Amino acid sequence: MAETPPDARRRNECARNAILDATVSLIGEVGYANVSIEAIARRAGVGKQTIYRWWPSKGAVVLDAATRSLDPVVLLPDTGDFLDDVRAQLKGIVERIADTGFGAAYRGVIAAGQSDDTLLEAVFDRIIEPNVGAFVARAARARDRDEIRADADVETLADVLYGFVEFRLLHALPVDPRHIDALVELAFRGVR
Amino acid sequence: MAETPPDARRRNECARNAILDATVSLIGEVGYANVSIEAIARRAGVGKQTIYRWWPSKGAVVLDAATRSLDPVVLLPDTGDFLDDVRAQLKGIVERIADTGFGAAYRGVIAAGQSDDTLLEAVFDRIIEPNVGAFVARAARARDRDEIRADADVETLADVLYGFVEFRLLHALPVDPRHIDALVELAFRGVR
Amino acid sequence: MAETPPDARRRNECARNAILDATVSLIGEVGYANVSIEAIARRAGVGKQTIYRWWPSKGAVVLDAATRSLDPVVLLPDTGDFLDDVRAQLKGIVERIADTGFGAAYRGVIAAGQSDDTLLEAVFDRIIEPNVGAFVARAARARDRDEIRADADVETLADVLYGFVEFRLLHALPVDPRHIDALVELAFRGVR
Amino acid sequence: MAETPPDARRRNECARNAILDATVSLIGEVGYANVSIEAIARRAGVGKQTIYRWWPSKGAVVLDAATRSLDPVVLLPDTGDFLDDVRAQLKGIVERIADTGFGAAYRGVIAAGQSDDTLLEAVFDRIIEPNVGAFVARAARARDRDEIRADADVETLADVLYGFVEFRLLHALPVDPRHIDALVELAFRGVR
DNA sequence: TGGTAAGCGAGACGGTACGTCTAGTCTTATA
DNA sequence: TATAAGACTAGACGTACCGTCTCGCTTACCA
Repeated sequence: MAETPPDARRRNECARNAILDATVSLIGEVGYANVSIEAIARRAGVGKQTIYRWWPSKGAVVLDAATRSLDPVVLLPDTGDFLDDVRAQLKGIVERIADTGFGAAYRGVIAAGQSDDTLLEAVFDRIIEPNVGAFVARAARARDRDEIRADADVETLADVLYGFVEFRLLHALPVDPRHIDALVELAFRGVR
Repeated sequence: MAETPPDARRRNECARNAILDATVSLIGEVGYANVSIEAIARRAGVGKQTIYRWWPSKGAVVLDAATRSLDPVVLLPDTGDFLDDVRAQLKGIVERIADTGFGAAYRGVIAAGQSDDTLLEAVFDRIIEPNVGAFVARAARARDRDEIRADADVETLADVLYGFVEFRLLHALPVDPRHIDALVELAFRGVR
Repeated sequence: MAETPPDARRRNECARNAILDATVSLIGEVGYANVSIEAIARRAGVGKQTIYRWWPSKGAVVLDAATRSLDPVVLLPDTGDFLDDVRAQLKGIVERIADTGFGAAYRGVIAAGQSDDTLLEAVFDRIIEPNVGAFVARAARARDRDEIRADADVETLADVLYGFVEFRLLHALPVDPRHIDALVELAFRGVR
Repeated sequence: MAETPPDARRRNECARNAILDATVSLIGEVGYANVSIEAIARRAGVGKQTIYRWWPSKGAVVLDAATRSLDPVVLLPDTGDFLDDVRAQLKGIVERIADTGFGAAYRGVIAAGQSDDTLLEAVFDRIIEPNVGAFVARAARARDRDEIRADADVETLADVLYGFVEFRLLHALPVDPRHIDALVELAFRGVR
């Protein structure tokens, strides 16, 4: 969420951190839907106005909290083996989702985005696009090196890969490395 | 949402219909997030208790409203050409999502499900599973007829197909028939 | 409350008793204000309609419950000593109020009567008037026997005596025999 | 009702007045029992929370409304004639009860007090005690001047006088100056 | 260096909706 | 036809938050 602040120079980093910390801990304790701006302010020892001054909505705070000081792009390495690299990235994403409160926050923000276009775009720009972007760039190199066919439909591939993961996440279905292997196997059949 | 009624025999069908009608029209007018139980009751000319008596949450009402008297399973025909049939089903789903308020309701219910496990399961059982089930059954026949390879990973295929559609829907990306063609082309490469 | 029933012949005495019993026990447990028709019906194992059929309001039920099978007139004996007799009656009233749930019920019914004229009249007719009536009758005899002066203002006397007791009851002030003695002493000064 | 405010300095006098005004007018229109906090808030153009923030119950609001900016002590003058002074005060009370909505409010608050000890005490402290206090003080002077006998039971006298008036008020019996004359005549017989 | 304009914690405010409770009416099935 | 049961419309209850708005206080910037 691109906060366009009244005067960012005067911003109190201390309060900002307290708010994001409180947000993270609250989501972990009661879940996204039960977190309120009031509760965040209370927990952070902060006036409500300080939150409203810098963020337009609860979703925006949560998005900031989830991605703060945390590279949302799970590295897509370049080992020379495209499929291995893709598997590595997807498994990295799966791990991040599973291990931390990030998964809960992500699900909550996607939910909130269903009735807040700006937030939905922000989620896309801050979390999805970077990953897809890295994938597309890596795919271009793979094509140059003839790891995949020249006519491979990279965009559809991206939607398939990230759609699969999000589908299972949002429907509370388990996602583990074996799912990723099966996914990559299926998606890259005939493209290799 | 399987309403487990106090005594379903005594239920007033008239009130039930008024509630579901009001729900549908309200979602169309102000969107899922801005619909309240109070507003539904007001619009339906019904006491709030009558809603709380039969449904556990707003999401459950909306799910009922979205699937009432409306087969949520888009027919997966059996023309003999498996891929054509799959394309037909997926395009049917896309149409349903695009043309009616069903898309808005579905997005809302998925969002609500992120903080309500029971609702999320109900969505799966009532909307997703029937479609996936039809796909899996059709796939079994296709395998018998050697339309697809015997070792095709049907479950992953299902997640890929429906995950792709849901991913684009939830991120407010357009989904049109050309996307479906590209998706099916990619998913069935090497499986055919 | 004079219930003018649809057809009293058909009345189920069993239900009537269950209702009045439930009312008494509920007032004892949670106080007049927290007793509801619903709770009485629940406790009595009776349909709400059965209550509404026979009584016009909660207060009427309570009044019936408080005075059922219980002579609300505390005997005003005739020992020949008027003041002694009055003291005996008043102390009897005080005892009844103090010892049983009758006090709580009476206070509740008076409270309810402040917004229900019919109930207020019923309370007067069923509880106050009989006591006052006995007092007036006894006073007449006392006058005949020259126990009190011929010009004694009996009506004001009655209001003073019963008003004093009710005042202390409604303001949760203690009322004990010594108060009664002081009251009678004061009220009959110069009348004797 | 002694409101123990969260922070009285921040209190909005404007809202306070709107609430008390609305309360007075509503009691006049529909009677104490039919006044609800919701209706007061609606009429006053105020959030319900603003009422709950400063008052613990409807009764407390009504008590404040009834006694605001209104000396609850009806002057007990000191003309030198004790009985005349008492008559003047009692007739003043009767007038106030009869002429304004104060009577309805008072009856309602007494009724509410029967299931709310705090409120009942507040009524006593704010309305009854001041009047009784003035009476007792005046009686002491009267005793000093030998207007009444030294052994007069002033406390019982007070209960008799105010009990008489309240008794007739709560039972919807008329109270007019002649009743007061008779009462005073009776109460002070033999004390003079 | 003192004035002024933010940002800050705090929390009252007008509101909306929550989920629960009860009122009083109506319907159904049983006896 | 009276009853137990309980669904129905209606609406108040008291609570939780919303987003806005002061209040004093502190903290930087600028004159």
